[in-house]
Amino acid sequence: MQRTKFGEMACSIARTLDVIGEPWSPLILRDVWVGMNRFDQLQADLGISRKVLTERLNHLVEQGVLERVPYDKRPRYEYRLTAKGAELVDLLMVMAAWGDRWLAGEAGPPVLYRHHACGEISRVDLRCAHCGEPMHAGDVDLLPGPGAAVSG
Amino acid sequence: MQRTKFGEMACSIARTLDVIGEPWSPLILRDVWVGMNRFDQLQADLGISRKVLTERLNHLVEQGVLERVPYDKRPRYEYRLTAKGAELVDLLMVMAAWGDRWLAGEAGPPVLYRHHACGEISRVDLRCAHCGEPMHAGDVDLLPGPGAAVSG
DNA sequence: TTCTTGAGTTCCTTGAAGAGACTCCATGAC
DNA sequence: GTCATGGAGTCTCTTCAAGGAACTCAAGAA
Repeated sequence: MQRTKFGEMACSIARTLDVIGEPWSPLILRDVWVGMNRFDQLQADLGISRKVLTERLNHLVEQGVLERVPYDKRPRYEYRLTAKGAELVDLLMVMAAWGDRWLAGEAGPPVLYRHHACGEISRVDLRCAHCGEPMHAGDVDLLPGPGAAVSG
Repeated sequence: MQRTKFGEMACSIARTLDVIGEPWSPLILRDVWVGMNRFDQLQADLGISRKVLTERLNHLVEQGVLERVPYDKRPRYEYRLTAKGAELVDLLMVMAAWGDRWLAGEAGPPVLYRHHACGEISRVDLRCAHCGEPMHAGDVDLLPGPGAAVSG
C-alpha cells in the first residue's frame, strides 16, 4: 500500500518512508545487518507473518536496499545489504542512538557500539559535512532546493 | 495498535519505532519542525484523516515528543517540539540526507540545509562521538549492553 | 519412494486507515 | 441576546492491510 503513498510529496523524508516506512521494514534491515539473512530466521526472530515478510523483502529488493542471493542449488536464497541498504543502516544507528538516550531506562542500552577506527565503545554523532561542527535540527535553515518544484 | 508492538524487544530501534514508527508520525514531526503547528494546518498539508491525525498527535504528546500548548483562551492548541522531539528531528535530517542521496533523481534534492555555524549549504555527516572519525554501520562491532537481558 | 527442509502462497479473520459528516465552544458581528 | 464563524476535534461506515495457520513446491537425504 504505502508503496507510493508518500512519494509524490517532493520530500526526501517522505520518499525514504516509501522505502522503509512500512511496519517491520526497519527491523528486517536490522536483522539482516546483524547476520540474519534467511527467510525462516527472520520470520522466527521477528514473529512476523510469512506473508508480510515476503512482501517486505520483495519491496526492499525492488528498492535496491537488499539483494536476494542463492546460496545453494536448491531454491535457497539469502538476503544481503547493498551499498544503498548499508547506508540505510546508518539511519538505524541514529535511531538506536535516540532510543538509547531517551528510552533505555534504568537498565541502560541493550547494545553497545565499538568503533573500529578507535576501538572504543562510542555512539554516532551528527556533524556538518562542511565545517565539522555539530549539526542538529535547530542549527539549520531550510531552503528550497533544485528539486523543490516537482510538478506532476 | 503499534503502541507496544515492538517495544518488548530490548532493542532501541524497536523502541524508537514505537514512538514514531506508525504511518504519518515522521511527517507530522517534519511539519511541526517547519512551523506547521496546528491541527487543521497539519490535516490540510498531509491529507491525513482527522481521526488518524488525532491519534498520532495524542501518541506523540504522550511520548513527550510534542507538547500541546494553548495559544488562545478558546479551546485552541498548537503543537510544539520538546527537546526529546527536537532530537528526533535530527533523525529526520539523516533520513532526508539518505533520500537526497539515493532517491532525489535528476532534479536534485527538494530542500537544502544551511548550517548556522558556518553559513554553508551542507548536509549531516555521521561521526564517532569519541574519536570524530566517520562512523557507519560497517565500522562498528555490536556488543551486548547493560540493558541487553531484559526478562519480562 | 518417501521424508525433510527452506522458501514461499493462499485463505480467512481481525483490526487499522480513509472519507466525510457531525459536535463543541468561545468569540465577534449584528 | 442571537447568530454565524472557525479551530479542534469525534463518530460512523467502508476499504484495505496485518496476523495466523495450513498448503505448495523443489531437491537432496534416508
